[in-house]
Amino acid sequence: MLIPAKNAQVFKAFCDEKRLAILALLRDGEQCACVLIEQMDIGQSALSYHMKILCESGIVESRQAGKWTHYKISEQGSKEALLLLQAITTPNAAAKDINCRNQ
Amino acid sequence: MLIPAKNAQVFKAFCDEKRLAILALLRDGEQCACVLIEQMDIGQSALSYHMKILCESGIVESRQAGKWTHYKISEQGSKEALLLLQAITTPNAAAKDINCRNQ
DNA sequence: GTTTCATATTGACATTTTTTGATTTGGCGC
DNA sequence: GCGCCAAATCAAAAAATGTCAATATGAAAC
Repeated sequence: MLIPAKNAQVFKAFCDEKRLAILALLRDGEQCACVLIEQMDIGQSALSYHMKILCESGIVESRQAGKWTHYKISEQGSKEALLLLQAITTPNAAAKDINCRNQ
Repeated sequence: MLIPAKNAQVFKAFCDEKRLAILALLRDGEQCACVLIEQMDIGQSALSYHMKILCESGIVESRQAGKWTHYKISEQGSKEALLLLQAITTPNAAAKDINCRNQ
């Protein structure tokens, strides 16, 4: 529930413009790396770098088909990220309104 | 719905361990900066830096009371982030399963 | 007004992330 | 086996982010 390092990793997927753009493309369904490169105006190794981060976050999953790699949004990973975000931003049951003696 | 720069800013709140730790403290209710500093083992100006990012993301709101600043998790901002995350990870209605001729 | 205290801001530096180009790996067809 | 192609990895450079110490701001107490 609160392992900062692991949790931060999940949200690395969303805190970078390029990765959000990649995710936007993946919303149209599974895409091959070659398609992402041409749509994104990005170098081959830069794409590979971002795909690694997206996969490590659990938001994207990859599938190998011969020499091609296909990527898609992970339903499971997305669901978990949503729950995590909810957990992070929901006040504790016993939360006090004010915790500081200075007003 | 898809303005990458603005959206990335929201998730900056969650992609850093220290900011997640701060949010964890704020789950217990509104906290004054002085409390956060002593709980976090972090310098005063570093805390101020992180609080600025948290506020700019919309996830945290601040309240001035005399010379003290109090911070709390924004209900509205959290709700919006949740909806945004959902939008980002939900496939388009017309999404095809495979978009690449190579398998 | 002056002093004091809490926080914000600044600028220099350290660390981390991202990009780039070169090289490597691994699958496929020959 | 060899050559070809897609993608991953590496090493170095570039860019962005985070930290620290010093200074500035702004509210309160005097």
